[in-house]
Amino acid sequence: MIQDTLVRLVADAVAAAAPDLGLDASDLPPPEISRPRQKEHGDWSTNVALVLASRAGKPPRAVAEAVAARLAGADVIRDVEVAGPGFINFFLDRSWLDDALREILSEGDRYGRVPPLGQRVQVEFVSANPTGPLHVGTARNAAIGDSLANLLEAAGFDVEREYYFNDAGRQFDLFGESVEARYLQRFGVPAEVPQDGYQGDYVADIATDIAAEVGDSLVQGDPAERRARMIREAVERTVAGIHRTLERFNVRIDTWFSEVTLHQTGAIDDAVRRLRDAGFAYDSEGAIFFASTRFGDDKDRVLIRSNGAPTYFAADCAYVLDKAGRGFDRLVYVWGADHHGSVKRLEAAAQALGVRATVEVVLYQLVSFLRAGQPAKMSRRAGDFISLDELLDEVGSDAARYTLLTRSSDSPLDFDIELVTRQSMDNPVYYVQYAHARVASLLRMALQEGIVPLSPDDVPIGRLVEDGELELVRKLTEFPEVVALAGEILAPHRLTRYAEEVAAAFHRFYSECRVITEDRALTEARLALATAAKTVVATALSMLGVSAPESMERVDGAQEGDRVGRDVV
RNA sequence: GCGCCGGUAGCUCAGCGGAUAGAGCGGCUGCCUUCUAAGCAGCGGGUCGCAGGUUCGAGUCCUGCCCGGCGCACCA
Repeated sequence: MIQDTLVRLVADAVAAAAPDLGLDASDLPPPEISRPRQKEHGDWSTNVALVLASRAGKPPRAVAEAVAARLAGADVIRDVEVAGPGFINFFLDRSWLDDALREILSEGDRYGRVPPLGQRVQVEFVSANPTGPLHVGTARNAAIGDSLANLLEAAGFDVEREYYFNDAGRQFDLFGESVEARYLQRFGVPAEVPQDGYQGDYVADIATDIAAEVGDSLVQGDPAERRARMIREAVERTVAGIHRTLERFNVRIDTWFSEVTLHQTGAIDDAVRRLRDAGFAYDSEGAIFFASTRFGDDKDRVLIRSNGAPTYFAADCAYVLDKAGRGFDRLVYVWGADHHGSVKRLEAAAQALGVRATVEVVLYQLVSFLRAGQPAKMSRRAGDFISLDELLDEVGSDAARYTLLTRSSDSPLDFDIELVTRQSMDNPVYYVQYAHARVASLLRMALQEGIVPLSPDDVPIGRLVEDGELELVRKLTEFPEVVALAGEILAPHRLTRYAEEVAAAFHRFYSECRVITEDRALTEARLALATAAKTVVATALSMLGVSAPESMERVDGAQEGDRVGRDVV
């Protein structure tokens, strides 16, 4: 890529100028090359002179002049200037854009992706308790986690997606008791859903389902056995349901990890023992504590309660140890901001347990679901909540996923269900998809005219000279950088923003330049450019988990002006 | 009280320490006999919460303060 060429060129020039500048040539940072915001500042720019000026004890512009004077001529560089406080700006020959476009065309859907690095990363996300269907609050987690996994794959990591389900503990017991009560009621046996149990209709549905399968065979038997069986049957069904919902949401999970297994295999006891052996666990008030304060936590945390039961945190310790044992280099956790208080203790535990993998917690601020500006109520226990399935029924997976990924995860998100069903720019997913559909339509039309895509080497790229054409190419060349950065800083919304920029550049090109014309060569060049844009949009959307439609029907019978979304308030 | 996140255009938000801070929406003006107007072009709109500091350079980093959200269990 062009950046590499420029970095090398600049590094050589700096090295050559080093003696004159009084710099140690063996101790120079790699130069930074960036794209200036202003067009007048060239295609690419470097700030080396500004960085090195104080070290050289010379004015930045003098350093810049010295470096610029030693830049070896390269064919792509048309012009070099020293500007502003001491930037060195490069004006390139258009051939760099031609080469870049050919590269996109020949790489196709590999463009933007990097070859495997040989590093393994696990992304653990969603991980909602299997005490019922996924509700809408987990949607942001699912969208962020899955897209992050996609991004990390593109960045060359070997990625595993994992769902940790909490099928142990008080909450889960309550759920089992609730299902059991509903089951018994089916057969006229008096039973009550516990006071603080799960009242939702889906609990009765699960009970009905179990009843249909096993009949009344569990009514008479041993209550303890029945309870255990009920829990097993219930979790099986809720997890299967969650799986189906996630599939609808275009979320893939590789591994489903049950908390109960940590209890059963003795992994929790083992983790506690390790902490104790390492001197980080101690007895107090009948409980076992982890000395997390020694790693910067606010207070020490209980591992084993005075009643002998392990805490959820103890399971977390065992779990992180288990993950580490599976050989990951990075462990990414996706958590709602309401869990931020647990970050310190998790990091402390990983450190105390000697976990080598880096632990990275991605926190996202919570989503407020609205309906036409009014808060949409949801309280799971009362059984009165919006499920993710209902959301998908209403707004569709594409619009939901895209919308959830438009903001930085640090920013709280208002998700207005009504707004997101509108097909307007309140809802940019359509804007981006439309760019893709437009190209698909062009290609279909071209095919009818007997125009088939040329191989990248044969495309007369030189025919592209309009601003709208060259700006589009330029925008497309940013894709690999965006993917790399978004992956590096674990920020999928960077990709969302970029997708909109590409779509904007494409729409401008489309309205400025007629693609299919009598001029065959020009048609071929523009068609190739449109194809490249289509590829980049499709790849970006796929990383976001959003589909790239081949066509989008215009909303029915609309005259100008009353197209859906245009005039709705 | 402590911790985390936020405070940027009328609204919702982008912005990897760089040069003159951006987008969408909303408002106003234009553009469909031609490849999808779910589109394009243009106009207006800013003390980047406040005060210090670091730096050649701060919306971006540090400190303090103000405002808002979330969290501070032998719950999960």
